[in-house]
Amino acid sequence: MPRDFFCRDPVTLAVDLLGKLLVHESPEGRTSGIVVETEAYLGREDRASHGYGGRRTPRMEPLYGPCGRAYVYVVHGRPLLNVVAGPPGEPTAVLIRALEPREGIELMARRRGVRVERASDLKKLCSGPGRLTQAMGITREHNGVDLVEGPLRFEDVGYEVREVVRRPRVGVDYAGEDALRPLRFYVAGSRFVSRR
DNA sequence: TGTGCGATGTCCT
DNA sequence: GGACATCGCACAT
Repeated sequence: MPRDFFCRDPVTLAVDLLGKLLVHESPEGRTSGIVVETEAYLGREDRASHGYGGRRTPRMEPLYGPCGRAYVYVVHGRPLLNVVAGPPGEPTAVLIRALEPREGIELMARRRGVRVERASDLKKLCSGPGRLTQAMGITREHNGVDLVEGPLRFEDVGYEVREVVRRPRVGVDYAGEDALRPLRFYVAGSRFVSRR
């Protein structure tokens, strides 16, 4: 996707990322999946956002950088993939929470350490923000990489999203009122959405 | 140099 | 539905 696609407010971007194909061409092989669940983080005004109140640390630099780059940070020992949104310079981002696996199922299963023997096992691969990074081979080394061009990128493959569901975000209870805001988005009816 | 804590996942009941 | 493993940060000493 072109730079302009990412340089929009995080809510719009979170919705429009649904249905796009996330591709990673790594030395181990190619993996990809359709984005089916996202969350918007609104930056300075959003208590759940790392950028709340303009907070800024060396690790967070990509969050303040150009839109369309990755902001990867580790929580509970697992890397999470965020896409830096607009407007440029604001610490806004979209968290990728779940994918519908498409290419490289075997490689994903190997990275995840699970066996895929029936269709229902596919949910174990990318249904969760920490799961999908592991399956796709995304590590904290990807913090700051450009997603417009390069081995890790989003592509429009014509996937039609019929209906989008809005819900409060997951795991941000500490954020008070902001925890109640419906900033989690997922494809209605997708069985690859993370539970909870 | 030390300490606390998650934008989680998994296993167990 | 609940316990806990986990580990890199951020911030306090």
